[in-house]
Amino acid sequence: MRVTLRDVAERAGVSPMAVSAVLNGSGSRKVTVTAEKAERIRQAALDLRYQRNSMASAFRQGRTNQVAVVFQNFGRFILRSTYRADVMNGVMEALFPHDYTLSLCPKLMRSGDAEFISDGRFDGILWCRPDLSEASANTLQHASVPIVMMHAPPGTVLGVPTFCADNDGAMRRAVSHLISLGHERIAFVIDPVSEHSVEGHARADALQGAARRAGLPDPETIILTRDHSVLGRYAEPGAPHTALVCFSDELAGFVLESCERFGVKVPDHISVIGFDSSPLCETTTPRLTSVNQPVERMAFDATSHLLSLIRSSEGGEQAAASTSTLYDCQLDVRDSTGPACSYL
Amino acid sequence: MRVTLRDVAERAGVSPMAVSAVLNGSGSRKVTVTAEKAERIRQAALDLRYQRNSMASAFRQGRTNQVAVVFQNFGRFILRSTYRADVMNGVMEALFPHDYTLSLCPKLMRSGDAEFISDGRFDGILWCRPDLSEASANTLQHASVPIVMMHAPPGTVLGVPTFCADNDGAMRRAVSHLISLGHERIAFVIDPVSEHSVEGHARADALQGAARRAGLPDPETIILTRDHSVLGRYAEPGAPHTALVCFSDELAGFVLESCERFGVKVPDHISVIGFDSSPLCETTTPRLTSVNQPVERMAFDATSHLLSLIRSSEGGEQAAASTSTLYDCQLDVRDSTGPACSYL
DNA sequence: TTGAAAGCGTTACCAT
DNA sequence: ATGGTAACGCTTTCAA
Repeated sequence: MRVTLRDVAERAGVSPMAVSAVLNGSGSRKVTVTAEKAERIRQAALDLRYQRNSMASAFRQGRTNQVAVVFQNFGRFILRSTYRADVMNGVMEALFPHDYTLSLCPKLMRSGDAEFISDGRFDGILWCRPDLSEASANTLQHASVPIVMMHAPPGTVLGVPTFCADNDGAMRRAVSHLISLGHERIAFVIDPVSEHSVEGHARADALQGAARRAGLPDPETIILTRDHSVLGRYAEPGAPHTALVCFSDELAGFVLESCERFGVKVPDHISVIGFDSSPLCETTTPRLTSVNQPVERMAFDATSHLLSLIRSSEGGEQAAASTSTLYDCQLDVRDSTGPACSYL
Repeated sequence: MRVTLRDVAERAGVSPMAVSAVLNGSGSRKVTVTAEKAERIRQAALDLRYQRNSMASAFRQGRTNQVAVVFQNFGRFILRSTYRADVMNGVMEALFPHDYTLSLCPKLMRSGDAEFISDGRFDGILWCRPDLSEASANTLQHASVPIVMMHAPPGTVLGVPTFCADNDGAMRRAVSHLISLGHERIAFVIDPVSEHSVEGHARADALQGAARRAGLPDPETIILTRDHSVLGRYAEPGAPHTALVCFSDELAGFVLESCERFGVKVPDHISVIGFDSSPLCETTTPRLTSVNQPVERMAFDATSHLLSLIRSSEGGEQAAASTSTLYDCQLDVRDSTGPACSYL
């Protein structure tokens, strides 16, 4: 049979509560046992090979010391992109020193509903799903555990702090770089999945805003499906754009590959900019100019903030006004951008 | 206040037990409620916005639907190596379809003791720490939850199934490849950390066995500390070896870098073989010949087996004799191995 | 088929 | 400073 607190208490000749206080850090009050008694208790626990029942404790205290990270695509580390690994590293760095366990929960990853976020298994949630549905936004807003979002513009969900790239600043940098190279007609390229994400819209809007401010025509948005043949036009005179700003490095990588296939020369015919400045940028041909997003630091900050929310919510404090953090994003200029094509 | 089963039961005019059966899948018995009543219950739950308390349930049932993965080095995804991501992918692939949550628990990652493995938070443990101490081996053996190990030769811990590379076969392949290139004097290179791992010893032994069987002299083991100057000798005549078999790709990568620094030409002066055949092999100069270890599949298999152990242990069955699986490892020949240097 | 009641092991509260 | 007691929310047995 399982050895319980009671057994230990009995053997040590003390009350269960004393054992709890000594062995399990004494929940709230200070330790209230003499050193001698504490030693006896510890010895008894050792003799009996006492193992605490964490579930009983978690149940009683309403705390699990677990934080869940919710990614978008079910869950697979994509070797082409370091994004997930970056996030995980930042999260672990924030959690582990405080002995919080990091969990990946399939129920939370699955599409639609965020139905299970408040079922008590997690003390807090780091929400990394930019594909926010109306339904889950609502669930997030009324959740009974602290939540922090990444990759969503401030105010996306009322009361939920966000940690997000400064898309406006990023796009201003991109546009300014392109202008300095003589570009005027720019397009935003996005994949059909990201197109529906909050950040997809945010970046499209940001690029538009930056272009307008610079006196350029409104950038067209190209939703790039499996068929990339639309890129073929950039090899010929009269192409509608001289520069493409892509939603992600991964997408930009595909664009580069397709351009090569269609005989479109980058950056001679068209300039291409990615987003994330991941290691992938160094391996493409040509090397990819990209906006640098400090993913790991964002994840670390977001998680640290989440921990502080957890602590204060346990103190019974009411949540303060939700803060949001924007991250300045530099443009890492590599070889995929160059002077605007002159013969179009 | 929290909405409990009782509240729902009250509103629906039924007993808490009925609600439990309908909403939470009815633990053991079949559903014992009429459709009409079930509907009423569901409606009541919806009205009251009932949220199950997972901790209470887990506590009661002694099941958490969580599996922990324990890595060696505290926890950081190393971008240079895809090992951790590979493991995680295999694990997720096995767990998620069955709705098991994957947890990374710092307390388990920290050095020494495996003190917390049986505290009820996890239904099973995937142990990926080759650095097995006597103490934790003992803890693992007497744990009250199912455990499965990776990267440990069969029988490393009594009763714990292992999923491991077939190091003997791998080394036989490596030696045979080297012999075909005219090599005779081989060394095994390992870092000071892995040197203490079970698999470190296993591979050293395997290489020795393979060399002996082939009639070669016993391979020396070189423990490579921070100072790689020992590699310098391979640029000069009279070097003691013509081929180095390294414990890991990462280590082999460092060896290649140091060789370049010391003017040692690979593979002209010395041949180098790595272990894992990770993407890193394609990016080194020269491209690294390496033993291919199917990490993701190993992790998948190990996790699937763990799940089956969990299921049978919940059925109250006694654990069968522990099975162990060895994985055949091909040698991926790239450019870091060549004919044995003739002028030494 | 349904309901009542008894715990699961721990911690919080309130006496002493 | 210490110990008794109750309660957390659920599931399971047992009786109806």
